[in-house]
Amino acid sequence: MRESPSTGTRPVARPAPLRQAVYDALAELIANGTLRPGQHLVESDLAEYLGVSRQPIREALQRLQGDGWVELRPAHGAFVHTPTEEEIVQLLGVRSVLEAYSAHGAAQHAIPADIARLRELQAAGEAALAADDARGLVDANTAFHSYLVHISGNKVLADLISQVERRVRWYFMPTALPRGTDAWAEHASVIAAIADGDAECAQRLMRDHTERTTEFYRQDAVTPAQAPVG
Amino acid sequence: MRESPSTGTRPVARPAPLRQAVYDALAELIANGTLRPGQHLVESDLAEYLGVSRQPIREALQRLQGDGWVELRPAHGAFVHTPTEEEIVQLLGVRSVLEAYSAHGAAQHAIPADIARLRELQAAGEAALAADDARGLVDANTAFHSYLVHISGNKVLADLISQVERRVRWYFMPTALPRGTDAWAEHASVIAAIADGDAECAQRLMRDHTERTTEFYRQDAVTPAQAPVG
DNA sequence: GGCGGGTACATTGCATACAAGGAGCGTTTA
DNA sequence: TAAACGCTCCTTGTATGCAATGTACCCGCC
Repeated sequence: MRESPSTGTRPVARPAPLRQAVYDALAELIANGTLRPGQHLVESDLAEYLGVSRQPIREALQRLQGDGWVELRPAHGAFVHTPTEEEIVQLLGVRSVLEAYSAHGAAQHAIPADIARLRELQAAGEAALAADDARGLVDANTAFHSYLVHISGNKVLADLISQVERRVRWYFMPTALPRGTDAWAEHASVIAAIADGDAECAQRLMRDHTERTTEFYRQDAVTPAQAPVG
Repeated sequence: MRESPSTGTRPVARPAPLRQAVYDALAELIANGTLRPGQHLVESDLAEYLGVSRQPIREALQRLQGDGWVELRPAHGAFVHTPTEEEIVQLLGVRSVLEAYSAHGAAQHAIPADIARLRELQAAGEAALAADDARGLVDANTAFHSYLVHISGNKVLADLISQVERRVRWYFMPTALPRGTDAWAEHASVIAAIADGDAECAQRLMRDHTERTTEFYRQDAVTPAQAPVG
């Protein structure tokens, strides 16, 4: 995570692995609601719809299962995962401790350039907030948290957070942003703690931040696709 | 996690999904060192070796990648993952926060029967320790931590911990057990905190416990396959 | 009218076949 | 002799085909 962006050898263009494209397409179809929770995904239908054979479909479905998007019942096929209220709360709880740990590590490893970058992302988030740009706000939020774990340098943590984050983003569709103002103010305080190199403080602030988001969710929104980001 | 053991409908016998058997076989081959880190896994070779076609092999490899056992470089194939010192430390760090959170949840949700079960597992661990039974100790340790997250009732957490735990178990082969005595004493204090319903205390004790294990590892063992469990 | 059985269909699981891409190696030439 | 080119083989990626299994519907029987 600490390496320069050009570390991964990517000469000029990659041959475009088909299963990856299928994965992205299906994940998007699930995230935007085209494929509804509980729906039975028939391999041949998907294959025809996407214009490929069943093989890449199958491989994509396996990965989708691994990431919690679908359930693969043996000999029955794939079903779009139906998130329960309980599961969402659990997911938010796990995200909270992981993000807190991420902030802890970031405070320990951040260099001045990282702080500057965080402030840029913060500014971008506030701009999106001012513009009532829900989509931009979600992106900025993701970028902020993702850069935090990048700073921490913990690849294992980055993997786990990205798994959790993807599912959280699914449940928390980019429609409502009532918590945006508070959330980004809290981001600012986290940045301050990281700039001070105070790992404990950053960790505590981040935990408070994400727990407030969780609490906000538990009180208000009940159904996915209309909850805040944070 | 809280449901009765008979919840999952399992009529009489399951048809044994082949890809699952392949996954287990390959994971075992990697864990016990038959397939060495960095080794190139050729699909057709594995297929012939296991007596199946390439299809189940491919599907198993995808899952193995998702769980961090192999790396799948597009157009190059699968390579057994080579764990770095840095990655192991990161893995232990993540495990620490997840297990602490698990203990926190367990303290909140434990019922008397759970406490009793934990004490049984504790006794089993101490028995294995007394008998210098490394394998039994590893199993008991896994059972202990896995029952904790079961008590917490957090399925998402259980999934993540199991992912991390599998990899930790790979690196920490069941050979040495110098930290066993301290580790199980610390387990006992965690149980006490859970019995008291003191979530904060349980969380803190568990974090201290796993962080001590991490520190123990960083000081002593450097190579996998000869480190303690905890 | 309700229940049981049987058949046909739909879908998954697995195997095989084909095509494309890359790596390694040998040969050839300057 | 060294370097560059080209070729061949190997491996992966994708597609198609076949068999087994589970499901649903329909018909017949009680």
